[in-house]
Amino acid sequence: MIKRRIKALLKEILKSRFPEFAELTFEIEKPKRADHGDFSTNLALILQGKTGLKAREIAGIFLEELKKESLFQKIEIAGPGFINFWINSNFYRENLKVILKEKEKYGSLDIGKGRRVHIEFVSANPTGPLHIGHGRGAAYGDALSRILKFAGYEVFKEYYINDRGTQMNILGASVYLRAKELSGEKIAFPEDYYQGEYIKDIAKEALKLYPNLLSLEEEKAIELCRDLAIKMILDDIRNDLENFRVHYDNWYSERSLYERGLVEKVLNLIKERGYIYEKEGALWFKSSLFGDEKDRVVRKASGEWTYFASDIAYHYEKFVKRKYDFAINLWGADHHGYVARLKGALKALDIEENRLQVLLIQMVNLIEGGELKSMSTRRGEYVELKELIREVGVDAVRFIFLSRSHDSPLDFDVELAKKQSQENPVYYVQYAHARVCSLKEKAKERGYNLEEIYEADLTKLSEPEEIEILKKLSEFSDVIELSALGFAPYKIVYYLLELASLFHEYYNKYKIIGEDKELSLARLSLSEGCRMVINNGLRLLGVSSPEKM
RNA sequence: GCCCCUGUAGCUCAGCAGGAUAGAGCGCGAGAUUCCUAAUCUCGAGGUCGCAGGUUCGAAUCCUGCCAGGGGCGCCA
Repeated sequence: MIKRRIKALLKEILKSRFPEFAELTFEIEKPKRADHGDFSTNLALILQGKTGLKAREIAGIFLEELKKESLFQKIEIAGPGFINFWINSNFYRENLKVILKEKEKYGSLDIGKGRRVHIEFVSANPTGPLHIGHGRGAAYGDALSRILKFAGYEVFKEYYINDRGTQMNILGASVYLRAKELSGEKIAFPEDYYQGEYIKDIAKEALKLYPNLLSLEEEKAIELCRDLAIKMILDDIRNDLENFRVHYDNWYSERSLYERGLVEKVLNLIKERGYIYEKEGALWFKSSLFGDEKDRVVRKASGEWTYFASDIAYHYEKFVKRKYDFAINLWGADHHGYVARLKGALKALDIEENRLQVLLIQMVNLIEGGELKSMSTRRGEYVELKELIREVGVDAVRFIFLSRSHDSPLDFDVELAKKQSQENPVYYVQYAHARVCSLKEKAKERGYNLEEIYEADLTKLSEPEEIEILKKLSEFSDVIELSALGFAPYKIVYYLLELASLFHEYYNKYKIIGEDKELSLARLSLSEGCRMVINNGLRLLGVSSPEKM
């Protein structure tokens, strides 16, 4: 927030004094050391290389122009030519008033300018329950959606259901075989079929729903089993996600692409452009022309369309028919080989490839008792998301999943996550929130009118820790911006930990509610500001803000 | 072999659109509660930023090569 203001001021001067470099990019940063000011810029150092003037000389020019700004308490030229700024602390006090006024809107931005963003995440095949890897994608996609919305984008969340294709047929056949087995038939269950116990539950249900299932023609029976399995598994997935506080705007069926003939239509478009050819009975897309390492099959010799073909049609629709400005896909890192071919297809359709952002989510390693657990849906070996949530709780699971960038692998230590203690960071942040709530209760008991908090005389806040907290609060919107532009919810996680830490220190050192009523009100006001910002941050992560702990 | 991600304190990780003397949490050691929630706080020990070059006034950050770990290279999804 202040950063943007300083940058704007500097740009103005740049425009008038160095018009040829009006578009120069430079940094406003928060120095590590306090004696380098609240903010500093390398502007003069960068300009030095471009103009041949000495950096400190250039800095002097800016200094003259900035002197009169009331935002600054002091400006200094330091070292090789840094300009260091000290902000007038009244500015920070004013900002607290802004927080108290804007409440849950504080920190929101309009950098999205209402642009429409489509975000697709999880999209797990309905072949089995969600496991913890899906959970990471779910938490990430949901938090990112909330953050982008807060930053001024119009966000649409979608789950793409792969409800046709080879895997679905294997799923149907798996259920059918289990149904046979249940009715006493001796069967051999192939290795590449779905092994999980849930298949038997679905088989049981199938026999209940269709008592004559086994006397039907096999193809028909498998189809019934398949559709029932998809429905039951999808219900389970939907249920898990709801419990995980993840809600979609739409669930999109792959099958519907075919029912509307869209796949054929879009592939024809590509064919008309000459990028489709036939070889060995299959249809190939010339993705190698668009940066992929080789060409890819869109329709197998068997006549069946590949998953890739559906995806081309789906994305064509996202951009051309549904007209989203951007689309974000969250995929497991094991799909990375897929990115080039999909982007290639977009290029072939004259769709700007940067409108699609694919975020690859790295693996989750589940650690239990120091042991690494491996997972495979096919083998029926995995830790289910619902199990993890039941053991650990939604707040802790989400917080931990969101504490890393999507491209870092994540070690999830179940025992640590379950601990309701200092080792578990989520409670550290929540505890700060609960503490403020408790303070307000205490104040009420002592006869304070809580409305007065909003009118407090903030000049009473002058302890270094108080100024420190005020500064931190003013950084919130900068964090939102970084988090939104970098698709990085973890930046909010770190910010909240820092803010909570400052508040806990402050709370331990100073009496918030004391003898001096004016001072107490000012401190309550500061505490309430912390609470609101923590609440806003946690809400963006989809983590609750408890009033009592 | 090729492609992507990762390598920073004992452990888990920030910092990486170059910037001034490398940070946090956990763990470890020592302490704090007659007082607003101790799920808190204070102090301490702990580092060749994987290795080697290069670019630069300046590199944990950018480039190249190498090493190590993970993932991917199907008419699978």
